[in-house]
Amino acid sequence: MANRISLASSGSTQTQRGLTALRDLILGGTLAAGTRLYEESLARQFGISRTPLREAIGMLEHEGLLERGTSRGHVVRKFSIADVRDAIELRGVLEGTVARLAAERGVNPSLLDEMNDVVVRIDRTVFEEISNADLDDYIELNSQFHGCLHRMSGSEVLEREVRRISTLPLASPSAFLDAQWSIPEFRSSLFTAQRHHRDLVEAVSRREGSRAEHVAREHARLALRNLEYFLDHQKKFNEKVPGLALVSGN
Amino acid sequence: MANRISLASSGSTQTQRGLTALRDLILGGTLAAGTRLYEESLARQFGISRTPLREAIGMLEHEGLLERGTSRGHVVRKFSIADVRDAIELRGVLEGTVARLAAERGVNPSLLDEMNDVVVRIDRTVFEEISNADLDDYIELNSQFHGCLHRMSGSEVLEREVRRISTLPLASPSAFLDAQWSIPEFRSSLFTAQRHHRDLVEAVSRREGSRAEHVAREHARLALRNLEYFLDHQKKFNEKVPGLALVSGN
DNA sequence: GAAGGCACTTCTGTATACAAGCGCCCTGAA
DNA sequence: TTCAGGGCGCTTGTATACAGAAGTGCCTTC
Repeated sequence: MANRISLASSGSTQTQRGLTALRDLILGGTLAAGTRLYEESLARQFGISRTPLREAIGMLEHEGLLERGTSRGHVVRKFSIADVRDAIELRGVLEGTVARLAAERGVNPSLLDEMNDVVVRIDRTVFEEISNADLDDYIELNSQFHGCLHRMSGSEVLEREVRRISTLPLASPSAFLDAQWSIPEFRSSLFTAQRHHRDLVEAVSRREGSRAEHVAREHARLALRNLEYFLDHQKKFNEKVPGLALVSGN
Repeated sequence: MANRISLASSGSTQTQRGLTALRDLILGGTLAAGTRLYEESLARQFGISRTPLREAIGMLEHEGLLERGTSRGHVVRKFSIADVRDAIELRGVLEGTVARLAAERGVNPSLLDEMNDVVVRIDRTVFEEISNADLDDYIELNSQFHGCLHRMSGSEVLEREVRRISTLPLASPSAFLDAQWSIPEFRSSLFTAQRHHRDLVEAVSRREGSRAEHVAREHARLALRNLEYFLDHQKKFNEKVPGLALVSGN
């Protein structure tokens, strides 16, 4: 039992443990894109048996991080820049649809209040107290906003799918926040994002479906612009953007 | 070995066999919405062991036909009318996105030729020779058209997701074809659908992205109208519309 | 020297055994 | 009569063993 990975507390079942351990290995870049997975050695490495490991592999396949090899086995999925661009565009489309339907069908006012509240808190904790503004606070508030957005349509089917797409490694609403935060050139895009947040809530509450849809799309495209910057200018952001190691430079 | 279901030839692996057998049981209504699944008895019924059955269950969970029970086990998912409506709307959104991106980015001309060809063949085999028009031919041609549509954007990510949504039981482009075919009131919607097919190809080839997007959305909404008719007027269409048994009458 | 075939290794698919957890039922007491 | 506690059975989670298939390397033959 020499080189087990320490993952004692990462879940109640062995499958959960295997899932998070494997996902971490992939997103962290330890298992590079294109690497073939061998069940037995991985199971031994995680200290679990092949059965739950296979289950975890199946889950990650559906999550989109793995794909079946040509003949047998599984392989870490490789993302081209075009793939990531499309995934971000897709998230924009889905968030836009959620927002449009929310505007058309009407939204529980308390949810709108909650979103307004988050927007105000972003202003206060992030922009007014710039000196001791905290990245973790911003990540938390941002994910709260997108959580509300995803619930907005009141449709489980929609919510399920938009969440699903948001788990694709680089399509997530928070994928680039760390980088946006720490690179001066990108601080300004935080202001644009906040403008979008306000406009989105306003459009939905005024029942302006088309506007809400397109604001949400444009909001997602901010991430796209960041992605292109990182890939164009330098390759040393792998630590700041989880999953970036999976993107091949085509 | 008394009451095995005969499924000897439905796949190369036991998992495949279990998958199709279980899916058939669900879509056919034998396993009603809300039914809890018991692994051992199902495995015995299918003549396979629990291991591949569990894998099949996992797949159907991701496909959206099953969900995890509150404490343990899996349960056949229940779809409300609103769920189905949202799934159809979602398919329209995704097919619309594929079409828009195809228009914006340009499409391999041979694919457009192929689609035009399918449209012409639908005209010939379905509308000109009405006497011996064949439903199976139409289903085949229609699914060919949608297959082309799904490939249109040239993006694997998009194609994957639009296909995924199209497998939801009642969101599929061919879910209502049987009923449309055999109920006189709905024959006319076949003409509308064909109009949409033509407009879609035209819009994409002229690079009219927004038009392509909205034609595709409206095309999907034809299915929505059919759904509402069936649920309003009568409940005896369960054999004509696979999966309809899963929809609860809320 | 090259190509084809055979044997061996290795990995995955599947079956099965075992253990632990959850719920249900039964019993006893208030 | 009702509620609480304990035990039992059923079901799922997990480990492991086995078999079959795919890839690999060596040997033989042309």
